[in-house]
Amino acid sequence: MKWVLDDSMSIWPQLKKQMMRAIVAGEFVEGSAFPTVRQLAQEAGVNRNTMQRAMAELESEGLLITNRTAGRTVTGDQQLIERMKRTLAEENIQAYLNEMKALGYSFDEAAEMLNEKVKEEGITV
Amino acid sequence: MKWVLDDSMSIWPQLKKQMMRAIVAGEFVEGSAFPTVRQLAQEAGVNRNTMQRAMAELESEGLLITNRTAGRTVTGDQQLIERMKRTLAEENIQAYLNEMKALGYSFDEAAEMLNEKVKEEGITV
Amino acid sequence: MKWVLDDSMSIWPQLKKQMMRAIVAGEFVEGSAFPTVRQLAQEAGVNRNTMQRAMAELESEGLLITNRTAGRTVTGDQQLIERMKRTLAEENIQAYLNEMKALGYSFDEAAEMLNEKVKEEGITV
Amino acid sequence: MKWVLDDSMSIWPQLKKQMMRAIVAGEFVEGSAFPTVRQLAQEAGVNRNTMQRAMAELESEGLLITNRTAGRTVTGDQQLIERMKRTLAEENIQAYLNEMKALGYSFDEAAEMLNEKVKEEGITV
DNA sequence: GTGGTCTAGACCACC
DNA sequence: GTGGTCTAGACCACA
Repeated sequence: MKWVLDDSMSIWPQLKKQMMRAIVAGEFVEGSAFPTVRQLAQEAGVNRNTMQRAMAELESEGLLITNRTAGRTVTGDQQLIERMKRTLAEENIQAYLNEMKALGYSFDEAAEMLNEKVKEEGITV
Repeated sequence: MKWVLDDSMSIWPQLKKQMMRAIVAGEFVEGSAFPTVRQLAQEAGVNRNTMQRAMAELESEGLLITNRTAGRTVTGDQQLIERMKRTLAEENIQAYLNEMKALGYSFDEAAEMLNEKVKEEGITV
Repeated sequence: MKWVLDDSMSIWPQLKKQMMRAIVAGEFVEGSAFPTVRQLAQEAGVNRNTMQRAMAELESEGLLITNRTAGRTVTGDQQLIERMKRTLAEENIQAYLNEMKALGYSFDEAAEMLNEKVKEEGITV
Repeated sequence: MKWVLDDSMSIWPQLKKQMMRAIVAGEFVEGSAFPTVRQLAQEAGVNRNTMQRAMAELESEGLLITNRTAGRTVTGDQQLIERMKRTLAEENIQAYLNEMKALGYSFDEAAEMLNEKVKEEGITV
């Protein structure tokens, strides 16, 4: 995983968010092993407790399963993952539209600007 | 103004952001008076020092002007406001696309999902 | 509050449980201030972080409200408290019956034994 | 046997408790053979050492007897079993009443609520 | 003063 | 080796 941490908010929600994204994006095979707390903590340059807190949250949302002596695994419930992915996407869309509205753009304008941006990117990439 | 504050990070950046949005959205006539720190602090249920800091930031970006005698006014520099609005919109668009990409969607999918959403909203609203 | 801690399980769930019981038992006026983390931690002879974790759980269940700079208050939602109290009582009843059943008593026997016990107590007290 | 294990505390006391309940509930004929460590460990999905420890405890309380040649048997001391059953039941009753008291119910209310529950169950079952 | 977070270091039970 | 917990001590933002 790639870790990007900024000081705009606490570390552990950022860790949580990034792991959640990695899981729903399919970077881990469902039902298979998830890296250990110690590994990820070192990788992210963070204390073990901090990483543990983030992982505990993911567990309480059902994305991770803890086997006390054998590490953690990603949930095998593919529907849960899919649902989570949809939810995150929806939140994202809403956030974008609300933000643009607050700046004074209509929803149509917001969509139009995005479409243009994507078209540009499509050419350059 | 409507104030939405959450505990997850410092207060003053949130205040700053919301006032900035209000200004670029045209909620204040350019060159006209801006509410006092006291008023806004009370409105937002926030300490005056906190609001003070947020407004100082807006001032340093040129959106607010302090006239020693007449309190603060919104800048009359229409171009500055327009440029700022554009910048914020661009950041928004980038943030949206990056987030969707992190979730595993392509830019095209991200745009498509947004268009769908806007179409829905258009019908229901 | 009176604190009773044993090592049969982690400390923080015990702290949580005891505070929850105190709240539903009406030991705190709804909507009024709740003791600070530091106070309760000292009282219970426990590290501040440990107490904080327990209180965070109560907050996530809605029993406590956190005002970042002004301490915590007990929820003013009396219905929530009442509902919580009922739930805890139900769990208790179920636990008792299941346990007795596992020992080989019928539900009727379990109830009968309890009634006798209460009658005794009534006399002695 | 049916095994119910949770992570919140050590495994072996849970195993001990559940085997003890099974014995006093009469699931094993007194004086007859008791399953082997291997069997039970596998059944419960637990390490053999863990199950070993739980059984050693039962032995030290006299409920299980080890015959060097014939494996373990349940004690033939009917009185011991009866006494143990009674003790466990008493503990249960006390625990129930104390818990309900901590929630703010009187002993009479606690008994009344239980009677109601048993009456319900009696009808539905 | 309040709550929140983070770190470093220790100990535990289980395998 | 794994995850879980606890402590002590530090720093932060806010009022």
